[in-house]
Amino acid sequence: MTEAAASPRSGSGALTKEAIGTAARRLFARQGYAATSVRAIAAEAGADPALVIRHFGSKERLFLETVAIEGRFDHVTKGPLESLGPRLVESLLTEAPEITFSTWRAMLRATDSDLVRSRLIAAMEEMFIEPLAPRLQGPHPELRARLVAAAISGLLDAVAILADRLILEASVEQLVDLYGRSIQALVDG
Amino acid sequence: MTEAAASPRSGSGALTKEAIGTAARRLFARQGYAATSVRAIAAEAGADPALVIRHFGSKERLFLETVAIEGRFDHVTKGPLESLGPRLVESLLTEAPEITFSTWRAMLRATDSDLVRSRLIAAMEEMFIEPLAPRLQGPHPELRARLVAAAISGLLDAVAILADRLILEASVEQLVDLYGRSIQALVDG
DNA sequence: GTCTATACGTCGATAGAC
DNA sequence: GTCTATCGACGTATAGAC
Repeated sequence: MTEAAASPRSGSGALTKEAIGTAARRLFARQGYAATSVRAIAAEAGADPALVIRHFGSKERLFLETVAIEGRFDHVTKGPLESLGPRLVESLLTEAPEITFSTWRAMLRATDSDLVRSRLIAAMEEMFIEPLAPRLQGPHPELRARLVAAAISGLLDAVAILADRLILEASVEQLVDLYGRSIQALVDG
Repeated sequence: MTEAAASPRSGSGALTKEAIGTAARRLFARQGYAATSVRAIAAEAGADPALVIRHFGSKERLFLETVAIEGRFDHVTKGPLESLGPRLVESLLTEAPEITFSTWRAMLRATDSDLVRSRLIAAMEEMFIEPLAPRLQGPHPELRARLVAAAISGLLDAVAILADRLILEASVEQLVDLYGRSIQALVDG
C-alpha cells in the first residue's frame, strides 16, 4: 500500500517488462533520451530500476526496442511518380504526425549513439531510398532518392525539433503545394 | 614537471579560460555534447575540472559560448534571387564545410536543452529567414523562406548526422544542380 | 524466474581552504 | 584564481531473497 506508481507492478512477471516498455516509450517521446533516466522509467512503471536493465540489457537497447520507427510510406512510394512529392508531404503531416514527430525528435537527438544512428539510417533507407531509387527515371536515381530523403529530414527538423510556428500553423494544403513541389523537382530530375 | 596535459596551464589566469574554451570547442565538435565530460575538457586543457564550471557557470553555458554558429550566408542571401537555391547549396558545401557540419551535428543533438534549441532557432532565423523573407516575391514569402531553411536543415542532416555516403561522395556540381534547383522551386514560389 | 537491496564508478556542480 | 573535497544523481551490475 506504500506504492508510488500507477501501473501494473509485481505479481505477474512478463507484465512488468511490458509496463517498463510502455513507460519508456512515453518518457523517451516526451523528454528525449538523455533527459530520461532509467530510474524515472522504473518509477513510472512501478518497478525497480535494476529490473529495467535486467529485462532490456541497457538503457540504449531499451531505447532501440521501444522507440522503433514504424512509419509506413509504402503506399506513397509505390504510387504514381508524378505526384510523389506532394503525396509524401501530405502523408507525413496527416498520418499520425505526433508519433512521427516525437520519434524523429527522440532518435535524432540520440544519434550520439552508434546504434541509434545506424537504426535511423536503416529506417530512412528502408522507408524512402530502397523503394524509391529503382523507380526514378533519368540520371543519378539513387542520389536523387537520397536527396528526397534529405528534404524529408529537413521538414521533420522544422516541425519536430525547431518547432517552426509558421510551418506548424500553415495549412496542409499550402505545405503540400510548396514543399511537395520542391521535392517533386528532385523526383523529376 | 608532473603535468599530464599539453596546454598552457596555471600561472597566468585568463589564459586558462581560453585553453578550456579551445579544448571544449574541439571535444564538443568531435564527440558531441553528451559524450564530452567536463572532466575530459579540463584534462585536455590541463586545468582542474572545477575551473571549467568556475569560468563558464555550467557545461551548458560553456557549450553555448564555445560552439556558436557563425555561418555567414549574407553574400548568398543578398545575391540574385533567380540563382539563390544553387548558390546556397554551393556555399554550404564549399565554405568551411567541416566546421558547419560539426557545429550542426553538435547543436542538433543537444537540442534537448532549451537554451541550445533557442540558440539554434535564432541562428537559423538570422542566417536564412530574416534576410530572405522580405525579398521573396509572390504569396506566403515568410513561409517559403522557412521552408528554404528546412531544406537546408535536411541537407545538413544527410551529410552531418546520417553521413550519407552517396551524397558525401557526389560532386558539388551535381548537388548544386539537383538540390539547388529543388530549393529554387521554393524561392520562385 | 522475478524481484529487492545494495553497491561501484562517473557525472555535473558546489563550498571552502589556499 | 586555483585546487581539494564532497555532494546527489546517474547507468549499470550483482548477490540473494521470494
